[in-house]
Amino acid sequence: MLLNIPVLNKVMSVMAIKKFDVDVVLEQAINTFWQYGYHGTSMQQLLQATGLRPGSLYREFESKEGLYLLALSRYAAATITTVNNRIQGSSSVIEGIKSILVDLFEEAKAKDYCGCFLVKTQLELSAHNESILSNVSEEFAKIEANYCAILKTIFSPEISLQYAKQLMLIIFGIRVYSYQSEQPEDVEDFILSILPWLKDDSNNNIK
Amino acid sequence: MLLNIPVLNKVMSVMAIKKFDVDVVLEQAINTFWQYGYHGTSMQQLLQATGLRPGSLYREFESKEGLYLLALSRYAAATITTVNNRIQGSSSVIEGIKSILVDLFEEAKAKDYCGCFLVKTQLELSAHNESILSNVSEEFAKIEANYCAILKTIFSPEISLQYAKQLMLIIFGIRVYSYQSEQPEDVEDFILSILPWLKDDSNNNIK
DNA sequence: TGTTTTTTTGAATGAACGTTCAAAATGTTA
DNA sequence: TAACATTTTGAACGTTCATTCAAAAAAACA
Repeated sequence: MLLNIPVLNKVMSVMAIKKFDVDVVLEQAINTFWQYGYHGTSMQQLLQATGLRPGSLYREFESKEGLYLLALSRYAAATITTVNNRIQGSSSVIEGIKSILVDLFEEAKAKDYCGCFLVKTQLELSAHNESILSNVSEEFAKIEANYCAILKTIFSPEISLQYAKQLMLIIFGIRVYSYQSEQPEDVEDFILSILPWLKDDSNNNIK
Repeated sequence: MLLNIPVLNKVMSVMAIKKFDVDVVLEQAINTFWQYGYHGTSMQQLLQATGLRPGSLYREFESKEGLYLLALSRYAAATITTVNNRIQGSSSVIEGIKSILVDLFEEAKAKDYCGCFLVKTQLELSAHNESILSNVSEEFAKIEANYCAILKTIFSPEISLQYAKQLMLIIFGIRVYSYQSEQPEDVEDFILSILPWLKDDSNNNIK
């Protein structure tokens, strides 16, 4: 007789039990791929980072590409969650967005800074891997749509579409520019000069 | 008796003569690396792209990395030349910069679009290759300094520094954002809304 | 305890990687 | 033509790559 016991969103198998936690392994895979890229990461590195043996890793994720795809979508989901939490934790939408952008500059000061996993994937695999790429495009669309939805709470739909595009481009810009050592003296001033609509926090109800 | 005959910036060797043109080979190497990245390009691909045999390629460039470094600096030099030509061929500095930015969006419509070689290198090798990376940083600094010098012809030194930083960030942004299919409807409007100082072309002599 | 099912193990696989180098070819000079 | 310097050739090198799979171990039930 078979028993499927759902525990914590997972279905325990009847016989032997996995020794490793898929979530933890994915986190470790994200960090490795994020830092070294797809082609720059060897299975050896992944085995070391996750502590798994080849057989276990392949049984669970099928291939290097399979593991990468799962890691990528996990990362993208976390990105959107982070954005929304930040907005909700701020005094206003404008303040939230401003703090997200300032944080991007701050992040870059860490010595193990490695930019945005999605951007890196887009650039590295644009000529290589059709299936991974379409995922990246989808995720970017989701992120832009999410910003657009946030902006719609204080701007008109047309303005929100426009500002969301601007935001995406500026975020990409920060993600790459941040590799350079020389950052703007006053990061907030710098952001406000490029996105002037972030200034008028007084009248949030433009809509 | 030895004869060194300088021809077209090169010193012909006395005995046997190279069958290949180093400039042409570098161009081909740039295109391959640019498209597929450092780790994503195999020596096999490079041999095919250049038509060289392993021995010849290694005698000339020492290693894959050596070839990459030369290709990279060649690309960076061409970038600056292109910018300066565009500025000189325009009716004003402002018009020149505007057309450079518009062109970046246009370029992206090509189906073999592969962004900026320098940006791709920066992102792919940030955790791998110290020596290549320092070269990239240098080249970016040169490009920013070049924009700054151009801006100084119409703006104050402080403003020029500030605007050059903005320009670099926006260019990075365009380079990445362009991979996405949905581009702004009116590209020029989009650019002007982010860099409002590109509007006032009437009074170029703000300085 | 014995049976059954799943998971882990890790040595082994063939392919692809970047690189080397002795030998052949090339072209100039004497 | 003979001697010489340089370049080209391409088979071969050792390493690392992603992946496989038969055997062992683990866990739950009968």
